[in-house]
Amino acid sequence: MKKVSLADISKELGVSKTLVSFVMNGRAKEKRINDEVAEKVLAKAKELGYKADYLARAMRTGKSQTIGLVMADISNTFFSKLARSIENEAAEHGYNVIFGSSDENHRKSGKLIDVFKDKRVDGLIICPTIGDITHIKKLNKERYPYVLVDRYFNEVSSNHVVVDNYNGSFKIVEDQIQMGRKRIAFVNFNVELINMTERFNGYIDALKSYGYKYDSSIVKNVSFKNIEKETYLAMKELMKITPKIDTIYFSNNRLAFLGIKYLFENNTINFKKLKLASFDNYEFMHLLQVPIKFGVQPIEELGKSAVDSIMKQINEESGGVEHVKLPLDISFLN
Amino acid sequence: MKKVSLADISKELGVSKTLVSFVMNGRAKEKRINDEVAEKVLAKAKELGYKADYLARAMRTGKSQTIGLVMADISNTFFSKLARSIENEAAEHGYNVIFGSSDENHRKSGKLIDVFKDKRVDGLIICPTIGDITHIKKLNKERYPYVLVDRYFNEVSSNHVVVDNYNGSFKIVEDQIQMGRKRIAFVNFNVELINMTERFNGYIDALKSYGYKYDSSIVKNVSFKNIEKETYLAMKELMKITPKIDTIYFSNNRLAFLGIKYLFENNTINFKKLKLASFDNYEFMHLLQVPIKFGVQPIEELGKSAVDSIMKQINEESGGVEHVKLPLDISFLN
DNA sequence: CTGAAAGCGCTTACAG
DNA sequence: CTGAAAGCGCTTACAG
Repeated sequence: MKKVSLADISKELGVSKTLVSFVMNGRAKEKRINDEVAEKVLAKAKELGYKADYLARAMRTGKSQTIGLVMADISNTFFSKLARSIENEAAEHGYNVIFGSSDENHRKSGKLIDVFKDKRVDGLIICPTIGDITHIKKLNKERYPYVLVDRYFNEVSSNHVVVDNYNGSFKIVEDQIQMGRKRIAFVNFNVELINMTERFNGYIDALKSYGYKYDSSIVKNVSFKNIEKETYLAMKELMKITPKIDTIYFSNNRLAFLGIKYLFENNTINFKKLKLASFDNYEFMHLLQVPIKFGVQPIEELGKSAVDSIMKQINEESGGVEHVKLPLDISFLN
Repeated sequence: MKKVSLADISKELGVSKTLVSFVMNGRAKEKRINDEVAEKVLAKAKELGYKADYLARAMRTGKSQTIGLVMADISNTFFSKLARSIENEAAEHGYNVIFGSSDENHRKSGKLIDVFKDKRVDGLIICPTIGDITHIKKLNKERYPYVLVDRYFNEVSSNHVVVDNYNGSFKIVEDQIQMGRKRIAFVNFNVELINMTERFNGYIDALKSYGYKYDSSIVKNVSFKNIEKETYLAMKELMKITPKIDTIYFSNNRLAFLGIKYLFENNTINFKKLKLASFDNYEFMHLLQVPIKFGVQPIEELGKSAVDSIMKQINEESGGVEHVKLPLDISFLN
């Protein structure tokens, strides 16, 4: 079962490779090739089980029909769902996805970007981390098709698709305030990622607009690297001043998981007095015996929009820089 | 910033492309190329920022340095963790991973396999589903490098890396029996996948070896497609005969999640009387206010072994068909 | 030790 | 309407 090439067909039929190539690429009409000839070619191709060699075509055209996906960590539920959505949407366009995880390390993401470019992906979907700004600038300069997802940088222009973190966070805090909470603690990451800072800004502004003062002693920031240890520490400190707070608001589901785990393991907490909220959700929240309010990120839309944006760029239908901001689903607040 | 090719270097240096190619591929010694010449080539390559064109090389050598990963659903926590492990291990070998989800549909997996082969992946890692046996046979015939992971088929020879489902399941049930449980219900998938049937066999044999009779009325099988609805139904039926059972054993974490969700939503359950067990774990289990025993699948090892197996095949160091069976971690039973 | 040349399988500008 | 030929950027068998 040897590979069938264009040459095989052209030889058997006594026509040129050019003609066969045109027919196989559906350009028979455009090139005004005789219908009978075209049909003969198609029939022979089918008979021999011809399939264009992907690598040869990719090499010639420079198109690989593959998208490179750079994310923080595919094993994280948010990203794996995002990856799935991207995979589905890419498939709709006849594209495949090659992926890699950066672990929030810009050296890794830089390397992934380089490798994927080497492999000639037609476009990149990147969930950038701190320090990736250099790589983004480079992509801009090279006019390499890419779109950022979940995060972007104020300092550099980029196509990006994100969630409306500011307003989502604002509404969650507002909801808590409207339910009568007066002291809302906030557990966030200590990083300069725009999605996290926006959630913080939403938190602050919601407080302000209801006349509450921002109290830095009930805001805790933990690092990515030591997330487990530091979240525990943050919770411990918050528990010490527990009469001062009536709500804990987590800026993402991972922090919520760890924070709540801490509370359960040290179960002297009265959940009638201490309420919980989280920016986004996670399956476990549906299992808690304790009420929690949360937003739901439009992950599927996020992935779909990102692919659509990259496709527009690849097909050169893009009308300049594109920013998409999707609303947080806050139906679980009511 | 045009692309630099072998020809550019050879022209500038007045040597042949052959020589440059040999040097760049580290074959200078082997080809006994003059040290000075080799160094000059390397220096010039560095100066010009030369990088071998991936597609041209892949086309010529037939090697793409890419692995195709076909799994059921990347958004599922088990698979996303597996994907991460595979990604890491592949990177160690200088390989990238292109992935796709089959949704337990053999038409989809067949298509993914074809597309990935088209893209000339050097090997496939497949989590096969029912009906994939045809595709496996074809791969065998073509001698295409692949390894099955998590599941395999008794009917066809294959390289595969799986968990010891039988013994893991046996031990979990044994543990329950030793803790005095007498009526252990089992919630499983209604499919012919070997991992699921082995878990069932372990369940039955554990019962038998302790002198208990198998009672089909307390074994429930649900489908992949309607998992949510059917698990709820199964739980409902089990709850009706609740005095007849003192334990519910779920054959995987997804079923456990849904089953426990049902129990919580209908919270008339006395968890002093009804105990819970699951074949594998999920983060939420660490948050339950109710005790549950579970095994832990060696996901990382699973991915690592799968990549190692495929690498051996690619590098033709494979000594025939390879079967790996990894033990379930049952430390959470004690 | 080194080079000229063929070839992988396509696509496409050019010619008629 | 159709074809001969060049070329994408490599690798490698062959020759000297």
